[in-house]
Order: sequence, then structure tokens, then C-alpha cells
Amino acid sequence: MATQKEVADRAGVAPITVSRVVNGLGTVTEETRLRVEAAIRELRYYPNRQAQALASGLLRTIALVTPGMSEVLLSNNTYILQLLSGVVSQGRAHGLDVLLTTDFDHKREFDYLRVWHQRKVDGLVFVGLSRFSDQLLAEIHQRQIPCVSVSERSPALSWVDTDNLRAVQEAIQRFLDRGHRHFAFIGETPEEDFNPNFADRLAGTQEALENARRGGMDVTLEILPPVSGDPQCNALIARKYLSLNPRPTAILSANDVHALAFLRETRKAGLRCPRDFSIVGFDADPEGRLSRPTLASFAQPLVEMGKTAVNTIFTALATGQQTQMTKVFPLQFVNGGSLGPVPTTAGR
Amino acid sequence: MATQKEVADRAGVAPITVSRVVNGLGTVTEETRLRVEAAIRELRYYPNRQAQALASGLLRTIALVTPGMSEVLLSNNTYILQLLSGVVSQGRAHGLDVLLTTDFDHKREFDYLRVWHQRKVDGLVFVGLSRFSDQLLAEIHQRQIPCVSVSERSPALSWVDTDNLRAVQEAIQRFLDRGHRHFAFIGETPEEDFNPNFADRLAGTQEALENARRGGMDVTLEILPPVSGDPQCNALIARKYLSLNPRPTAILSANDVHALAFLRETRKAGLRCPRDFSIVGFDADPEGRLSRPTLASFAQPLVEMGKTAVNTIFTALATGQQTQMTKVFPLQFVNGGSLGPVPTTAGR
DNA sequence: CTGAAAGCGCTAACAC
DNA sequence: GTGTTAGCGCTTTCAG
Repeated sequence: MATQKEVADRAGVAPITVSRVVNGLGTVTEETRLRVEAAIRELRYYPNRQAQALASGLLRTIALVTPGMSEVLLSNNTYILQLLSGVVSQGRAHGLDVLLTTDFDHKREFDYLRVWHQRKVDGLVFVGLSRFSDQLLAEIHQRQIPCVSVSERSPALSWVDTDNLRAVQEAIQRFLDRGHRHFAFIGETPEEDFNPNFADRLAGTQEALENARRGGMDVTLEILPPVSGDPQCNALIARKYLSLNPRPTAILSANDVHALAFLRETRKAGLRCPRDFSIVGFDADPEGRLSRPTLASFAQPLVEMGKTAVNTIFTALATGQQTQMTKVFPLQFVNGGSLGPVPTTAGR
Repeated sequence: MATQKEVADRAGVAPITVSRVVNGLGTVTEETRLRVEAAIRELRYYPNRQAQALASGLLRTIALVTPGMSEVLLSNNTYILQLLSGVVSQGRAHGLDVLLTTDFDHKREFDYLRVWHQRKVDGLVFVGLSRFSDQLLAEIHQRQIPCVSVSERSPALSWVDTDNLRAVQEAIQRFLDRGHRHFAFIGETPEEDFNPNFADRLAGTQEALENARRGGMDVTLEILPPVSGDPQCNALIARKYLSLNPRPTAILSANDVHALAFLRETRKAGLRCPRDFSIVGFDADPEGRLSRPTLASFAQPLVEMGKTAVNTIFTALATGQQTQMTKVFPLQFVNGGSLGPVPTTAGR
């Protein structure tokens, strides 16, 4: 491992001159620069980032921190992968490497700031962190820790989020335009399992329908629990749906996985989509493009969100200024065969 | 940010004593240890890993290095996610953090060892690196860089891989038992796009059928290109398959994605599985569990492989000894409705 | 434009 | 059992 000093000796200069060449700072004669660069090449010298970091305070690494992601969840989660993709790619663009931190130990409280405290990273991107404790916020603020939250709008932090409310409004409008009046929402309620995206989508649904009601429409809304991995429960969902009166013909699912599961289970019960009901999901899961019918959904610009988060951290690092950045990304409607007109025999 | 010295002052000891308590090395009186631990808690002291690393040589970070993963690929790749899951979880178990390095810049050669050279990590897990250049191997060997290759069996490195050959043999046997004699393999040939897994699976198929032939069986094998994202090409695949004589009834797909695409395309052409043909894939993609028919496949123990890779690196780090570790993991057959008896009207 | 000295926070080796 | 000294490889500050 060649060191700065070895390069300096070979080039016949002082270590600090090598540092200047490497970092492009200060002033160096064209001639000495070339000599140093030659020595760097010959010795295959890489600056030692640890030493650099210790002296300068900047490590050029950021962390993607996602708590509560068990092994299983992580295994089948294109959400985190897409986000990661954006974070890693934009990180490289700025010369930042990405450390991935997840919480596999649910026994004790997850230490969201650990890698920062240990000086392993310069900044943090939080994902899937549903609520920031006051203590956490206080520490972030006090120590001026550069970080961005994804999906959770904390008034005290920089964040990126999607416009779930507007997307839900759009979905409801499309349903209403097609004659649907009886709605169902599939997803855990915030009380059961708090997920900021789900919560926004449910709240938006309730609000949009309330508006429709005020506009004189006779609409209804039922909340259905999501289909789980348990086959026994699944059969119950279809039965529960069939028992509703009036039976919802417009179904909004908190995500595509739930929607696809619902399609499967109701098909077993003899129902057909969109003949008997219409359904729209969220996340534009690639699976939904392959299902029959294809699943109408909303795509999240996760890669872009990851990039924006990294840019914010990079700027904070480069300028030393911490300014709050907040950005709401629109969700993009993806049409599919699962969205059709209200059945003429509605409520049969 | 509390430093070791501050903790030492508060506890009324020398910095090195704090170091001893933190690392559990050397000998410290119960009493002083308690005093130091109290000071650590009060000051919320975290050891600075950079400084630790600079002094001791160990950073407690490893990298998962995957070249040639474009943004798009990374976005929909449960393979890398499962592996990552195992690597991160086992890393945490050993107190190691994981840095994710991928190559987004195809213009210049990817520097697989960069993060090691920069002293950002202690060891490396290579994934999807199809061939190790002699230069790379020489450098790894010369500098004693702790690393493990996933899926690529390099004679000079530690590696973990799956037993593709045996899995293919098993699949062929299952086909033969059900009366199938005419085979097709779906996948890029090694010349088109080298992928060690695909290459092994194709080679194994050819070998197993050669054996069957020597045993007096009249078997045939065709190689079909995989269905791509392009709808036009896709239609061609079905036509190409239909034109084969004898038409293969036993299809082995290099992976499940290709298999599911083939199912879709042939269905459009009026073919039904397993009425008209049987198919077995690889990877046990969750999608295959939801398709109709469900897709018979082979599951890879990716999480386990990731953990084994980490264990190997950890051992090398802990002992300072580099011994070659090689481990072949069995693939687990996952049955599905897509594997049935040979059609009675075979070759109609 | 270049260099010398000091120090980032920690641990190795050796004393006491 | 505990402390002292030196140094990991780099950058900062200040001289020249």
C-alpha cells in the first residue's frame, strides 16, 4: 500500500504537495504536478480515506438507514432496491459511497445514528422510519447531522415524499367517472401498523369521498384488511368482501401486492375483474404488468427520490450549510385492465 | 462529539484505559471499568472508527461489489437483494457494516478493488463478476485482500456457488420419469452473454441428455433464445417454438423470468401448460408461486450464501489467515403445476 | 509556489 | 493493572 509519503519521496516533493495534487487544491506548478501524477501512477497510490477523514472530517460516505426491515422483508422488496439504486448511482456521481444499515435485531431499540456517531458516514438517508422521536430530532439538530427522510414528512428535517393524496383523488375521480359509487380500501389502518404511505392513502380516500358526498353523490367506503400470506385468512377476505352490502365495485389497494392477492382470492371465489369490480393499486409493481387483467396502479419515482436525497446531503456537506429541503413527487398513473366501468348488475 | 480523551479525563484515567474498556482487551479493575463505562454513558461516547482503523488497521466494514449492474437491473433484482440481505444480517452479527458498490459507469473499466485500496473496507464480496482477470487475481493474492466470490468459481479465490449441474440432472430426470424425450433450453448461450449460472445450467443439460442418449434413449435438445422485453421479439419466440419438429415438451429455463415470459407468450399462441408442454425454471422467483400454473423451479439459498461469504471474510480478518474456502450449495427443487406428464399427443 | 510542524482520535509496544 | 510514548496517513496552519 503506497502512502502519500512514498509518492512524495519518489516525486522529490513534500507530502503536502502530493495532497495538493490529489485534491486539486492550492497551487502547484504544472511541472511538479506532472511529476507527482507520474509517481502516483507508478506506485498505484490511492489516498487513504480514513486518514483523510481523520484529518479533514469528510469521509465521502453516506448511509441508507432502514429500520424494521427483517431478512424476509428485505428479500422481496423492490421498493428499497429502487431507492437504493438512485442513492448509489447519485452517490457515485458525487464521489460518495453508500453504506447500508438495517435493523435485524428487534430486541433493543435501533440506533439510527450509530454509523454517524462512529464517524463511518458523513450523512444519512432514512427510509421507512415511521416516526422520529423528539430525542432523535433534537440530536440531529444539535449535532447538525446531514440527513434526509424518505416518505416521512418531519417538520424539522429535509424530506422527499410522494403526493399520495393527489394520486388517491385522481383514482377516485377515475372511478367516479366510470360510474362507481361503492368503494373499498384494502390496507392496514394506521392503528394496526403505521406506514406513512398507507396512512396518507387511506386519509386521502376518506377525504375525497367526503367531498363527493358533499357534492351530492351517494358514495360508501369499506375498509378491508389486506390479504396475508396465510391461505386460511385469504379465503376469509373474499368471503368478507362478498358479504358486503352494497358490495363495493371500486377498490383502492394500499399497494399492488395486496391488490394482486385480492385479485387471486376473489377469482377463486368466482369473481372476475373488471366484470365484477375494478381495482387500482400503488407502486406499479412489475408483477402487475404481467397479471391478468393488468393492474392499474401508481408509479413512484423512487430512483429520482433517492437521487434528490443524495443531492441534498451532498450540498450540505459541500457548503457546510444545513437548509431544510422538502420535495413532493407526483405519482404517475399507470393504466391497466383492472379499471373498468361499474358493472351494470352492480350490487347483484 | 465526545472523544476518548474526554472520557478518560472524566473517569480520571489515561486514554488507553478507555480503549481497553471499549475493546474488552487487556486487564482493567472492575472498579475502574465501571467508572469508565459511566463516563462513556454520560458523554454518549462512540469510538471514532476512522481513528480506530487508522491505528489498528481494521475498519469493520466490508463491501458488496457488483459490477455491470445498471440502474434498471438493480431496480428489479431480487437476486442481489436476497444476497445483500444475508450479507448485511451476518455482517451485523459480526459487527461489520456493509458498503454497496456497483458500477454505473460503463465507459471505463470498473475498479473492483477501489474501496479496499482507499481503505474504506476490510474485505470484499464479489457478485456477478463473471471473470477475474489475471491482473486482478495477482493483486488480490499479493496484497492478501480478503474476498469471496459468489457464483464464480475461481481456482485462486474463496467462493460460494450453487450446484447447478446436479439440479439440472434432477430436473432432466423428473422430465424423463414423466415420459418426456424432447427438450428445449431457454437462455442466452455463454457466447452471447456470459453468466456462470446460465453456462453451468446449459452445460449440465447437454451432459445429462448425452448420458440419457448413451443409455439408449432417443432424446433431443433445442436451444431457444430468451423472451426479451420487446413485444415483437416475444411473438417470434412462440412461433419459433411451434416450428420445431419434434416439438420439445420438456423445457428447462435458465431462470424463472424467462420461463414466465415463455408461459405468457405461448399462451397467447393458444398453448397450455402442462397440457402441451412442461417447464421448469430456476431461482424460485416469488412470481412463479402466483402464476397459473405455478412454476416448478429451483430455489437458491442466497441468504445462506451471503452469510457464508461474510463468515469467511470475518474469519480471515480475525485470524489474519487467508485460507481458501469453497462451498457448493444444493439447489432445492420447488414443485409446481408447470411440470406434468408428456402430452399423449406429443409432437402433434 | 512549496515546505515544516502540529494534530485529527485512536491503539501498539513497552514501561512501571 | 495502568500509564507513557510513538505513530497510523493525512490535512491544517503558518512560514518561507
